[in-house]
Amino acid sequence: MKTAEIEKKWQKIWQDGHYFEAKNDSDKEKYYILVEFPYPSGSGLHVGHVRSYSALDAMARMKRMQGYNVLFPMGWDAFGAPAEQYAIKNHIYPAEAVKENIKTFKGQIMDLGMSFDWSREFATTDPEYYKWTQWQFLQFVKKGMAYKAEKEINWCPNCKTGLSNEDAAGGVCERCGSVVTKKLKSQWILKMSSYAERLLDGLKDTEFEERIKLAQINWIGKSIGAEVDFKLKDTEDVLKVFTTRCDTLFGATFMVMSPEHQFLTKYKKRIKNIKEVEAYQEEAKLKSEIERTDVTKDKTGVKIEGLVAINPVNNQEVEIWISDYVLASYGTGAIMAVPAHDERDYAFAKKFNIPIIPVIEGGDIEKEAYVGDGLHINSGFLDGLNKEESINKMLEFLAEKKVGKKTTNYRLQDWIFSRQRFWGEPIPMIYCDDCGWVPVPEEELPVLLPTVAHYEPTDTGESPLANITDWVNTPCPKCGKMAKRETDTMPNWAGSSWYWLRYMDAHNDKEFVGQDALKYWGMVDYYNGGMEHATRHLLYARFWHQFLYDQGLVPTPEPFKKRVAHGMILGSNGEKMSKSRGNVINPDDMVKLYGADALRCYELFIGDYEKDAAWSDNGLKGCKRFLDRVERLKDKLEDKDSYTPELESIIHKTIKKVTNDLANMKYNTAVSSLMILTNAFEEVKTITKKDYQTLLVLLNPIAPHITEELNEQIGFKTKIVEMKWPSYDEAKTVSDEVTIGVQVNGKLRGEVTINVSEDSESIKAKALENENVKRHIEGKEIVKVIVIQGKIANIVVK
RNA sequence: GCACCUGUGGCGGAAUUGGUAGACGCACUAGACUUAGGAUCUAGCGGAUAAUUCCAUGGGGGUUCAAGUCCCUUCAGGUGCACCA
Repeated sequence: MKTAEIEKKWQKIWQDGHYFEAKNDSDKEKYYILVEFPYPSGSGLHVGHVRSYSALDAMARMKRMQGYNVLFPMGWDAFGAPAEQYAIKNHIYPAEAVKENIKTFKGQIMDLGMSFDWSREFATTDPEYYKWTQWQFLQFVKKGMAYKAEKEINWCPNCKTGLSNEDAAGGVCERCGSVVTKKLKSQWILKMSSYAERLLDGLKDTEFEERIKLAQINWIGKSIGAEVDFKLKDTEDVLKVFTTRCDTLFGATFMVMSPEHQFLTKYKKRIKNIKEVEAYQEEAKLKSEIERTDVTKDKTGVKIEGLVAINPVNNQEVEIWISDYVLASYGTGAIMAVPAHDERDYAFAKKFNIPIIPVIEGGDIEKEAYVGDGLHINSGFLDGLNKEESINKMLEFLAEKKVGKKTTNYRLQDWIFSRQRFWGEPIPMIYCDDCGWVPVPEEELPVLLPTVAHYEPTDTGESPLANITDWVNTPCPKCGKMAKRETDTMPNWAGSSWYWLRYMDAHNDKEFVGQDALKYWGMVDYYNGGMEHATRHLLYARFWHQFLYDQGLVPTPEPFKKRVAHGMILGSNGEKMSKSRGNVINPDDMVKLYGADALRCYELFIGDYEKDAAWSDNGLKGCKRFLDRVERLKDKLEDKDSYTPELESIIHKTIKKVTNDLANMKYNTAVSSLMILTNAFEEVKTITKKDYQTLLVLLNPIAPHITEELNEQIGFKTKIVEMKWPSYDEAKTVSDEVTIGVQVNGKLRGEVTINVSEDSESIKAKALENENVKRHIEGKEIVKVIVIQGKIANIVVK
């Protein structure tokens, strides 16, 4: 039979036998393996998808054989701008385009023989699914965790559309390359920043890869410092600043407000050079993100004439400036500047000739800001103290005088939840002139996305939904008066913020997930996804889940126990695969040429799973060759139900290695150990059926079709998918005899073969008898002999 | 700029966590079987050397009986964040 026929045959058997459908009422121990659901793009499955699916599939298949009730689901993340753009470009209705693409993707995945539980499949665009996305949004609203506020959005003046931060990466529109500007819009926002500490703290309860934890920690950006009040001279107000270096307060020679600071409006009349200030504000607004955050550019700013602050530690007057290097969105939107000990403040002071007062010994203020530690000077009651002591003492002082306190700041901001787009979940809110924002009653969910003639972005920056008047106009659920629906939709991060929960109970039409299912499945045991989702998606998902936990809707605070990330598959030239580079490999072609098993095997063998790897056709051929060699072994079978004695040790060793490697994502060495076993089988005259079947079972998670077929061909009735995972005997994983190296002064001079139970005295004796060793120790004094059991002997001579 | 990761044959990569560096695969070389081979099999394959032996895990130093692995330093590449006070 041909490879393709064998693969089709077994795929049908698995499908018809419902082998991979997880049971919600099982007595078995559960194991939940999740791989990020794909966005079904028009270009079809990528070999990168095949890598992670093969990896997690191998794990799922082994875990099932080990007796676990494995949940290994798959679905589609189908809302979002890319789907919309694909639809616009190809003149297909988005829902149709999504349907088509899902069909292609699913067919491709099926051809690979992945053991997904298709009975739980759904797309985020299914009304049965987004009904519950909307319902959960309403829970946020109910708890005051969602609010509407004016926020600046990225605006492309050419495409006349709002862009997400991702679409406006680098301050340039992803589609047309125009420079992105800002536009003020009223938006729904989720209070994610209030969960910053929890998101940080919750990492303790996870086993994420270190690099992923680190990415999360950096993104959350916790910073402990102090808030200090500077009196604004001749007013009742104080200018609040955040600083991590309150020990340098004596060195603050000026203040800087962000261009958006509210005092600039409030004290407009007192500012003598208001024209100049307003011109600067205007300039800052027009500047693109790219210009504003360019670190290499010169500092700019304007001194505010007419406003003066008072330093609370010495009551000295401090001038106030406005500059765009201070961000409105972080801290209090204003800083105290200590040019002697901060690089940015130093650059600013140098440029505008502002005095620089050193308050810590060390460095040379003529050359640069000194940011290190040292003894304080010019600092009154802090003189002679180091940084840490000074911070503590200053905090005491500030608290006592009631002019400041210890504060923590986070870089993590609230989640802007509105998109002025058609292809997303409608936000289920209604605006009534009398009642304000009113949630759509839960029993009226889902708010369906209407069928429209035009879904292209509009000139005004409104969602295309705004034009559908008979959809927009609706009675207020509270008072019955005519009101208007929210026309913005949710970001595509919304649907992916709870999808793993839905898999637990995918067809529940009463609740988002049943409580029994939640309790049984608990946390996802293994969650695999790309490194590009290590911050945003993972943070959104954890935040969403923590919120649900606080409402008593889910049983655990954290959703994922373990998060791992796969490396990218690059083109054979080592560059990222792309059409323009012409280095794209289509998995379908590879399946046709070499079969699904060979492709799966190769993608696992290609290298360290966590690292990027370059594609090689020859590598794939090598794996195909390996599978062919496994097949040819069936010609030397002996009908025996025991292991061949001389193979026993290597078989036990391999079982151990493959079991551990598959559980620890060390796929490349799992494959290589199976190649080693195959080599060993080839070297002996005959192998028993038991030897062979063990190889087939171990290889099955990697190459499921051919192994099932061979197992059947040699006469076994029980399918591998119904079998138990082989066990190994630790005692048999070590051979009786081992060859160890003998070194003289750390250099290898010979080898001796010893019995595992042999004591060091006997090994030592053997080592000293070795001819070559003798030559090297001749005429020298033996200082000592080190024997490491089963590993090495080292003779130290003088 | 800061943080993190990675540097091992012609290539992808192993190395039980301090114990025989280069497993396994690819590519390559020679041979066998063949009408044929882009099939299969056998042997070889880091560098130098006739052998013995020496040199080799980006470079330099150190700890140790022993270092790819630990420490210091330096170089190169990658990723993330980027005026976060």
